[in-house]
Parts: sequence; C-alpha cells; structure tokens
Amino acid sequence: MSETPTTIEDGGAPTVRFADFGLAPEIQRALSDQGYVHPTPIQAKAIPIVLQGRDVMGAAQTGTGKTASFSLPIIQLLLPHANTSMSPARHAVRALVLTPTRELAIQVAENVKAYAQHTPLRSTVVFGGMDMKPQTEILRRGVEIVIATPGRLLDHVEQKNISLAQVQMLVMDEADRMLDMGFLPDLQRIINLLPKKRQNLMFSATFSPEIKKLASSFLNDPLTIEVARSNATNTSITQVLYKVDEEQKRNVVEHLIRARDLKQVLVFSNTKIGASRLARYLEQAGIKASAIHGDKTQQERIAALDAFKNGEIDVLVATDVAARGLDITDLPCVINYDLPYNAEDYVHRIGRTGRAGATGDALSVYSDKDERLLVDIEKLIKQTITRGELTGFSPSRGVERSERPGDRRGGRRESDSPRAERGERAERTDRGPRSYGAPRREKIDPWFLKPYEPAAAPRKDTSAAPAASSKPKPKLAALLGGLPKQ
DNA sequence: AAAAAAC
Repeated sequence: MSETPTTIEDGGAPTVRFADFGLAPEIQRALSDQGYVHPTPIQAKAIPIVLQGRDVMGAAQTGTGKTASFSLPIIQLLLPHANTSMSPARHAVRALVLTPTRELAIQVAENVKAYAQHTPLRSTVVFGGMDMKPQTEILRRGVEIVIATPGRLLDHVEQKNISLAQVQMLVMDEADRMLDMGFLPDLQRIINLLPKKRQNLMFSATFSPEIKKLASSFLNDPLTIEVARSNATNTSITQVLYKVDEEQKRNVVEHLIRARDLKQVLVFSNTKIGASRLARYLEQAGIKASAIHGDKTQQERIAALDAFKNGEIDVLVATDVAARGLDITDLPCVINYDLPYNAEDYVHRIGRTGRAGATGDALSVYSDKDERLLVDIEKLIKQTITRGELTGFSPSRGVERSERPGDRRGGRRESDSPRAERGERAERTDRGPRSYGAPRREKIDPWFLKPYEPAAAPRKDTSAAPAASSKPKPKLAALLGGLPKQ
C-alpha cells in the first residue's frame, strides 16, 4: 500500500494509485513492470466494486483502460484459490472472458497474461480459424482464466475439452456487441452452461437504452459505472468530415493520406470486398497497404495486423472486424472510407486512435446518399462533427492511374480482372480450399498456444504479451511459421 | 443492408 495518503489535485479530483486497491504484491509488481501507477477513471471506479464481487455494467470512452478494469480484479479474486494446492477448483476454469472478434480475444489474453505473470494463475485464449489441437492440449492441462470467442468455445465444450461448471466470473467485453442478434444465441448457450451463482461483468463504450435493458436481464443487482455518458466519443480525438462525390471517395482517401503524409492510418470500409478493393487501389498507387476482414484466413488476418503494428505497411483497410477494442499503440489517424451503418460503430472505429491519453485524428468521407447515416451518428454522439474543406485535391475521373508514380505501366490492371473484383477469396483458391486448422507447414506456436509454465521460471520471451510494454513486439506472423505468399 | 462468430 502507498504510504502517501490520497491527495486532492486540480479540480478536487482524487489522485488514486493502483497501490491503493489492496491488490496482491504479485499484481502490483506486474503493474510497476509496465510503468503503471495511476488508474484511469473507469479503473478507479470499477476495480473496487468488482473486488467486492458485485455485478457491473461499465461504460467508459474508448482507450481508457476497460480491460484492466476487469482483468486486475479477476486475478486478485482468483489468487487465493490458486495458492491452495489442494483446492478442488485448482484446475478448473473460474473466469471466462468473451469477446466479439478473434483479434480482440488475443489482445485481451495478452493483457491478462501480463498482469498475471508473477502469479501461478494460468490463462489461455480460444478462438476459431486455427487448429483445435494446441488449444485442446492447454485446456485439458487446466487453466483458471479463459478468453474466448463464442463459437470455438462451444466447440471445445462439445468435445469435452473444457467444463464451464466452475466458472465464478463471466466478462462480456464489448458487451453491447455480444448481446446483438448475431451473438445472442451462442451467448445464451454459453450462459446456460455456467453456474447460476456467479459474478457478471459487462464493459463497452456504447450501450443503447435497449441493450442496457437486455444486459440487465443477465445481471444480478448490477451497479452501473459510467465515467462518461454512454456513446460519448473520446475528447482527445479530432473529428472531421469531408463531403465528396461517391465515386471520388477512394481518390480523396488517397489524397488525405498523401497530403497529411500519414505514416500509419487505419481505414474502415463497410464491406469485405470494399476493403480488399481499396487496399488494392492504394497499393497500386504506391502506398503500402493491406486489408483485414472476415474472408481472410486467420493467418492472413494476424499477419496484416502484425505488419501494421510493426510499420511494415502504412495503411490497414479493415471492416468492422477491427472496429472494437483493438489497441494499436499511438495510432495517429483513422479514416472512414464509408460511414458505418450502426452509429455505435462510428464511436468504436474512431476509438482506435486517441488512446491512453494520446491525441488522434478521425477523418470521414461521405456522399449525398450517406446523409441519413451521418444524422444518426451525430445524434448518438450528441455532437456536430466539423465539416472540412479539401485543399489541394483535384477531382479526377479516377482513370488516370497509369500516370501516377508507383503504378503499373500500361496494360491490364489487376483491379480490372474479375478475380480481383472478388477480393481475396479468389486468391485463396490458388492455394487450395480454405483450411481452418491444419497448418500447411510446421509451425512454431505463439505463446498463447504453449503449455503453461510456472511463474517461478518465467519464459524470457513473454514480451509478446503486454500491450503497454516498452519492449519491441515480436512479429506474430513470424511466430506462426511463415505465411503462404501470393 | 453488413460484419462477426465453429466446422
């Protein structure tokens, strides 16, 4: 515990320290490893309540540390059992975290792993699109904390690789998404497998009134913790709108990237094919770009995100697979190539920038036909977004590409081919039918697929884990043993 | 109307 009493600083806001929460020394050590001293507002409010064992519905702006708000108390509450070698629950899953995308599951698992690194608690991540076997092996050995996407978790349950009968804590990350129509059936099935008596935690930056009501039906006497109005955007993000002709959108995106000399920008498209096409267009314009979406193999998805984080590519064009939760350190800019159909997704998309106290830019292009979407967005976030003027942009008819540097010289462009118009799906047929599990070459498992090793003899390369670590991140793609090229 | 999530 801190010797220093809690002090009052500017505006009367108490300066809380992680040391004030009474967390186990092992957890505090992990926090100081990563240089964390002061909790964010959501952490300061939620951690004590979660430690009391209460159900919580937590709403806070993007990039303000919701993951630690549940991860730290989970570790603290499970720790006593972990240290009792004869406890019947020793090898049972006692905390379950559900996320709406595989990449978010991986990221949350990295965080949990880092926070628990000095404890004997074991955690793992379980998600689809990858071989079942390594996951099965780890689950059968026994873990206390599982981070999962719903479908693959149910698969493991059916195969008796995991029992959820001892789960005492359930977290729904991006809870409003987990409760939407697409996820609800799987979610309900999972909940039916859990003990009735358990602690439930839900976190998101967005909660519509309807979802709040639905969420409450999964919670027992919940405490709602809101450090900002639900659906509020993070104020550290500068938002600008550009109204353009529909057919000029991709030229404008290219212009914005060049004019602002953007070195790292995440661009959102509403469709998988749109993401693939825009990435291809930018590549042909000489910009290092890749696409990430649900029609890519999991290896390709991980490789694209990895290449983006490591600066091998400057532009990542994504569908809403990347809209929620992903923490890309110091990402300076997000561009909406399309305005999202769900206004909530706007909040999450732009929330990939301006995280952890940093500033960020969120630029959106739209056309006449998107006016209604824009009205919905501004109504949700209760703000009028600044309308920007494009300077130095000369509208083209979009066919002068062969004049541009980096473009292919003459001849038929790849984007003219029907195959290219079908996006990455077509490329995959070149490599044979889509394979979900079986790696096509020997692969080195990343840490989250490795068997548990006791904290007493920590592996040296756990630098993979903490998002906040100052150590360089290893290339996940490389760990996966190389990817099929072309 | 779209994306995500098992095989």
